[in-house]
Amino acid sequence: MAKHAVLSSGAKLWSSVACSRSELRLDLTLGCGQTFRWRETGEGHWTGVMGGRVWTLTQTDDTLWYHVYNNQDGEESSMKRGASVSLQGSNKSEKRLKEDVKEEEEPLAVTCAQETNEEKMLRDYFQLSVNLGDLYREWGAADPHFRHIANIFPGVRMLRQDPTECLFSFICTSNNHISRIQGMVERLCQSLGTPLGQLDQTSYYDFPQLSALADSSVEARLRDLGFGYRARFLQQSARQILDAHGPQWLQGLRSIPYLQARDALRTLPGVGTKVADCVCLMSLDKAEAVPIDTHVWQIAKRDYKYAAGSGQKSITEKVHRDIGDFFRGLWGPYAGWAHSVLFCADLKKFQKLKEMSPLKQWKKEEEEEEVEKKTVKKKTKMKMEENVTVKDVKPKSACQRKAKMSVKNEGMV
DNA sequence: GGCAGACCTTG
DNA sequence: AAGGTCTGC
Repeated sequence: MAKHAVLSSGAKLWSSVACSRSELRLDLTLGCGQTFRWRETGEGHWTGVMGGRVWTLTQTDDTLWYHVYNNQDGEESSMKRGASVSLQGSNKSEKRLKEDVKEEEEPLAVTCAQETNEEKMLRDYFQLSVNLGDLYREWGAADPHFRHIANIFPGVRMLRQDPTECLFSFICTSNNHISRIQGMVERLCQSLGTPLGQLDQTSYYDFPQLSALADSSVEARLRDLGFGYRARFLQQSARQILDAHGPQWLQGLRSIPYLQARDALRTLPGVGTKVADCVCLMSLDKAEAVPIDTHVWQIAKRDYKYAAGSGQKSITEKVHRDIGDFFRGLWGPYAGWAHSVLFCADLKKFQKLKEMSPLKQWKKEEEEEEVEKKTVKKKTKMKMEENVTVKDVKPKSACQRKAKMSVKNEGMV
C-alpha cells in the first residue's frame, strides 16, 4: 500500500452555510443508508469523501460548518502532528468552534463575499435549494402517519450523489447487511480508488473510476475481498457501460425521464428494479422514484394497511409498481424523498430517537386515529386540524403544533 | 406474470 | 437471515 500524505488534523479553518436543522440533520441524512462513506469521526463531526476531496462537516442550530482538506496541505509538518496529536487536535478545534460560535458570529469562518466553489459543491450535494420544510408540510398535510414520524425525524434529505458511486455501491446491497455493505464499499475504494490522504490514522480514497472497475482482473480481486457473487456484477456492469455507451453515460441519465433512466439501468447485470430506483432517486434527480425493498414493503403493510399484493410471497414487479404508485399518489412528485424519511425512522439504529422524543405519544394517537377513521367522518377531522392556528391549540397537542410551526419558520430562512 | 432456488459471505 | 437479482419453469 502506498504511503499517503497526512492531511492536517490540527486546528481547522471552518467555512459555513446558513442551514437549519429542520432543513438538514447530518446524523440522519448521512446515516440512513443512502451513502456508505461518511463516518462520525468526532461528536457530531462527519468525515467523508465528496467530489474527490476529504471533508469534515458539523452543524449548529442555524449553520452547516465545513472543512475541506487540502491534499498537499503542509505535508511535512502535519505528518508529525498527525501522528502525535491525533484525535486531540480535532477535539480542540471542535471546542474552539463551539465556544467561538457562542460568543460571536462566525469568528473562525472565512468570510467571503462571493460563494466559493466548495460551498457550491456542498449546496449541490445536499440539494439545499430544495426547501425541505415546505415538503414536510405538504407530505404531512396529506398523510397523518408521516406527520407523526416527521416530528421525530426532521431534516432527512436526499443527497445528490455521484452516479458511479451510487450505482456500484448499491449493486453491493443485494441480499446483504448494512454493516457488511459499508465494509465492502470501503474495501472497494481502498482497492481500486485513488488515495486522497490520511487523517487521524485513517486513509481516505476516492471512489474508483469506471475504467478501474471494468478491468478484467477486478472480479477475482473483489471475490478475495469478500464481495461474493457481486464481484462479477460490478466488473461486468462497468465493462458494459464503457463498451456500449461511454464514460459519461450515467451522468446523461440525469436528463431523461425517470422510467427511461430506470429501464436503462436495469440492462446492467446486478441491477434490478430496486437498485435502479435507488440510483435514480439518489444520484439521477428522480425525486419520484420510490425504491421498494423488504423494509418499505413492511412499512406499507404495517403503517398504511396496504393490502394489495400482501398475499404475494415476494416483491414482484407488480408489487413494485403498485406500492410505488401508491406512495406517489399519497406524497406527490417528491415521493422518494418522503419515503426515505420513513425508511430512516424504521432503522434499528435510530429507534432510540423515538423513545427519547417528547412526542412519544404519537403511536398511541395514531392508533386512536385508526379507530376514529372507522366511526367518524375522516374528512371533517382533517379539515379541522389543518385550519387550526397556534392560538386555538388545545393543551394536549400544543407541543406538536409548536414543533410544526418551527419547522415552517426555519424552513423559510 | 408469478414462484422457487441459487448465489457469496458474515454480522 | 441480510436493503436483491437472475434463471428456469
